[in-house]
Amino acid sequence: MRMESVEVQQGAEAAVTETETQHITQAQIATLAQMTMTSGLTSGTGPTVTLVQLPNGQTVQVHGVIQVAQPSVIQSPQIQTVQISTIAESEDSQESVDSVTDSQKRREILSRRPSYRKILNDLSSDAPAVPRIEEEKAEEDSCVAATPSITTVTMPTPIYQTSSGQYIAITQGGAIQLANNGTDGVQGIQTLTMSNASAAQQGATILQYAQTSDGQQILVPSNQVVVQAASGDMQAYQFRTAPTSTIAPGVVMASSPTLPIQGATVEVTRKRVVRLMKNREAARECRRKKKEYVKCVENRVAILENQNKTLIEELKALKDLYCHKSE
DNA sequence: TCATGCTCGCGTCAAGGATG
DNA sequence: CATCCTTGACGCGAGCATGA
Repeated sequence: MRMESVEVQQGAEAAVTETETQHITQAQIATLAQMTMTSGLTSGTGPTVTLVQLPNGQTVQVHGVIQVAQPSVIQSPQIQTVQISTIAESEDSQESVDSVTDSQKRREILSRRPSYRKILNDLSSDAPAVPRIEEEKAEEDSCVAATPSITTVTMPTPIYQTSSGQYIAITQGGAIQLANNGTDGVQGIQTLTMSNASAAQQGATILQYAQTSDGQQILVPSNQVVVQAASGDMQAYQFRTAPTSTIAPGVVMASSPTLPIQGATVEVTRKRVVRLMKNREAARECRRKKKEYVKCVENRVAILENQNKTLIEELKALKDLYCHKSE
């Protein structure tokens, strides 16, 4: 399922909530009861008697598995639901106040929805079947659907050969060594000394400032290593995510030895590069979270659909039993 | 084989929320 | 209020399927 359809479903639910509040008919109560039954299954308590009040004041006893109302499967943020009901309730009250508060409420309704982490955590607080997204932990295996576990592999001393025949070695200290491959073997080793090369805490430093022996300055993310360096006027370094991560590689930046940038311009450029790199990582993380969120919601829908089916069958069986007894 | 359409992932920008 | 984080939107390229 693509994300678009999920959003459509959420929008559809909001619309349903509004109409429900406005015109509740007896048939809709039955429908609501059925919806309520769906979410009440996991509570595990026995059959109860629920009183449903009809619009005309009449109360109906509903026997069986109907439980206290619980949030729906695909849940729009709680604020939205509440606000929609409030709008519907206040419709027949003072209209002048409405015109003022309406715009406010509508603005709030249209406001940005909470992050996927927040939504998933809200879902998980309602239903233990939905896993919580931890703050910084790897969340790959947290979904209901079994995802393959990721094994952390540590490379001893990675050595890469560039397309131009240049060797690049990442030392234990985090320094990058460039070696030109001459005809008579490895020549002219250049060491890129990292300003933060010790970096014992992985992931603490997002970016490392590296300086080549010939005065070039490049920015190296702490969790990435250089895998390719092209020769020519522009020397482009390609970085690949360190072996412990599964993130895809990407070209990060290029440094031009022929264009030395000075002072404020360097600072501005550096800030921009840092920002772009952080945002790149953030976008990647956001997409991953989005995918996980969609997967979890899909799983939850599947589970609840199954439960719904079971309950419908159970209700049918009970009805049959009741009819046969009364005959 | 080639053109076309679709899907997916990526990088970037911009807007708005969160935080200190 | 400044800064950082999060995410929707957009454009782009790669990979794949399909039909001419």
